[in-house]
Amino acid sequence: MNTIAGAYETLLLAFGPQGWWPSNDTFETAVGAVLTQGTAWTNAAAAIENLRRAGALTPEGVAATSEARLERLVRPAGFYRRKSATVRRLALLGGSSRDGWSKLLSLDGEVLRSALLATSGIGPETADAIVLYAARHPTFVIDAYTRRFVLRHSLASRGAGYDELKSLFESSLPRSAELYGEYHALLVELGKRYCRKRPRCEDCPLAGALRPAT
DNA sequence: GACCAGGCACATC
DNA sequence: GATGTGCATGGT
Repeated sequence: MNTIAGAYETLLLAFGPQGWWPSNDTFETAVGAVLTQGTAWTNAAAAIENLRRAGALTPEGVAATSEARLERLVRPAGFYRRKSATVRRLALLGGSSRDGWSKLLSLDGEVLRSALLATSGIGPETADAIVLYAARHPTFVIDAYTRRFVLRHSLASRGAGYDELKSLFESSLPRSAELYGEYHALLVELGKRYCRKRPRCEDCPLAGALRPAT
């Protein structure tokens, strides 16, 4: 078993299944991916609840909501001017209709990813989160925690970019959306618990299982 | 009051 | 192409 796959087994055993993503609604999941950018999930969840209560958690609902109102609903998630505009672009991407949105999500994974990346406000991490957790295509999400994990354990060079890290995980694991989704969530949990500014490597479940942090 | 949170776009060098 | 900065709220 390779190191990446081994770390997954260890983390799953230590933390248990994380159960991301919380919603079965694909549009809600995509909106959540945007709203949680650079923000704690609790803040994003508050904004999502605002949108739900306002009937603005569907492509049609977003289209029917004024700019000022959308900004106000999104505010708890921070960066509210940008994020409200991005949520509207997301709705527009599927023609602001439920059917259009479904068609968008049924596209080939790579095609969908490109369409998302061409949307202002959606970068590689958010695009991959939507492709993985909403469309359920196997694409690995690289975030700050993942990068920290890889560097701490010398699994890639410091200069490795997003795509390089993504390939590292995808080439080390069976191609499975469920596995990728669970692994990403586990790495976030690992980061939250042990890899913050003052790391607690001695208590980390990966201590001993991997090369020690440097 | 500082620091961080499930990033991205844009400017500058 | 690498690095820095603004965007903004809410919890610890």
